Amino acid sequence: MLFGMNAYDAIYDVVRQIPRGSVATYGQVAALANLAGKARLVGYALYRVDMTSDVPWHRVINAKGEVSESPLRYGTDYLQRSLLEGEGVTFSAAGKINLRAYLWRPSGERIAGGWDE
DNA sequence: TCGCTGACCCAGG
DNA sequence: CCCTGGGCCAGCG
Repeated sequence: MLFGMNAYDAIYDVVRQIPRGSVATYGQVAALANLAGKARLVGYALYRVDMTSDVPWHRVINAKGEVSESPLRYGTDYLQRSLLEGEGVTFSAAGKINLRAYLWRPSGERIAGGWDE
């Protein structure tokens, strides 16, 4: 099922399943895309994603519960936080997200009939 | 084909 | 909490 897709497509496919108001970590996305241990690849894939696409790239954060910032992204780190807050995700004064409250917990399997919204 | 470059993660000290 | 080292791989000159 759905083999033959390259690593990036698999990654985008997983990211599209993260529901509104939840976040997933790079490592988690990697594992769900059958790329366990290759979290870094997820970062590379999201670096290239077109922000106007249907991929909710802003719902992917690092394992520390923070929005990963990069000098190369200029204002988009703020945009990411802004989008998340718009979905109800809150940040601590230190700029961290409580993963115990917002981390996406896929119910064992792949979504079977549409995502959120 | 080679080399550089990235939104990472985890175990140790 | 900070820093270090090792593992990871695809796109673009």
